[in-house]
Amino acid sequence: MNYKNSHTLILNNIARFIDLTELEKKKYLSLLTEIKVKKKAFLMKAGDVTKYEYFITKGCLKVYTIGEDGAPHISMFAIEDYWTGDMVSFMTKEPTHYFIKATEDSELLGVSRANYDLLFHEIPKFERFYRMLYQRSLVSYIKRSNHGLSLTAEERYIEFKMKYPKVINRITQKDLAGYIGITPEFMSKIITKVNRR
Amino acid sequence: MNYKNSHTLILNNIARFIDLTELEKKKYLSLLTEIKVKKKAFLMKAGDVTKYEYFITKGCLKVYTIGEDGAPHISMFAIEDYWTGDMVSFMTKEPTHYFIKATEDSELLGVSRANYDLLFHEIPKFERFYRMLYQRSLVSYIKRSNHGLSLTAEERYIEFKMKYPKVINRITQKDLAGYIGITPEFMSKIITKVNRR
DNA sequence: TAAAAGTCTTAAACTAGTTCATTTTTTTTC
DNA sequence: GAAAAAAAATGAACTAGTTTAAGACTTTTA
Repeated sequence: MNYKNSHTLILNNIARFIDLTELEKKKYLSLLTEIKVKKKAFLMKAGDVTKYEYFITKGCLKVYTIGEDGAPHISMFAIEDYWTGDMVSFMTKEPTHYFIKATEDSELLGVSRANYDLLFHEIPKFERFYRMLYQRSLVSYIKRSNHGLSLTAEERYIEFKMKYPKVINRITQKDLAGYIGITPEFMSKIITKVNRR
Repeated sequence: MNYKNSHTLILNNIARFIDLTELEKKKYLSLLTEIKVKKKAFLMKAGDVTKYEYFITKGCLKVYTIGEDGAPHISMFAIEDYWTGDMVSFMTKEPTHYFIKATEDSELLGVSRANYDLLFHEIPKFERFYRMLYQRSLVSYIKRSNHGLSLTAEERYIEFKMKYPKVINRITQKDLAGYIGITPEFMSKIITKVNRR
């Protein structure tokens, strides 16, 4: 079968964990919603109840909360082939605490809550897919949160640079500071220092 | 049916997400291994390849890594009705980076890797159970890591006290410092300060 | 039950990271 | 392509948390 780029991307993503028949692929694709977000536009704002889980097929988005002091804390940058959204709001139907903003013109595929539930019913293999997806995310969160605490900001920066070379030159230094957990001023100092070497 | 305490505890834990028939309960219990650990003994040491995922039926354990500087970083305290272990090592069969040490005489039920795989085959409902368990853990990790960064050590202490009142008086101040991510000395100052109010 | 080992407290000197204010550089927009 | 807006750099004064060291209190073990 011939699929369009975005569909090939998401099917390959799923094929990491489960094999689907042609019929199942078709069925699955029929449950997806195509979404476009212009640069600087919001995919989600704190207070919204999230309608979708998103898979990014093009572009770059930042996922963040606003702390009590008003400072943004960025929890992830998401580019092509990443899943994003707010699982808590999606699951509980409570309003989200997150903002998701496109930092480039972006295209996504969304799975609505109704279709998510339907999916497990129609193609039970997806229980396995999500079990494994969540398992993996959990592992990387655990690693990140353990790691994060014991490293200095400079070490966290160097690590980020190594780990996400594709991401680092698509985001601002200010947003990177929001991710690393420091002020933009200190981020600037660190970068100057590290690059001087 | 009449089950022993530890079995009732784990069955109730599972019943949060899926319903099992009597036959399935029996089958499931037959896949578990009973484990006892004395206070100060290790359930797991960095370098080991983890053989089990654990459910605690009695006692208290601390899960931690040793940072490059030699300082322990505690990632969780686990008491009765908690699941613990190292998912990464369990899944990948790579050596773990974790230490798990009993801080009280403890009793656990273990699911071996072979039985974990068997479980999905014999009782496919367990895909759902683990999907939901991981989903939940993910949510609390995300919350914790977002939250953690934006709060001061004092705020993190107050929060821990509110959230885990059962745990706080079963652990030492030093271990609590290792969890909050500060030195024992500074932990002491904070506690003195907060309790003076 | 005494001694050893570990935990907690206090305090002074220190450091990683913040805050605020100003200037320069880059990006956006009309 | 000029003006406006946003991002980045730099520096000085400040603060949360660390380090080191020493004494008091508790728990463990022989």
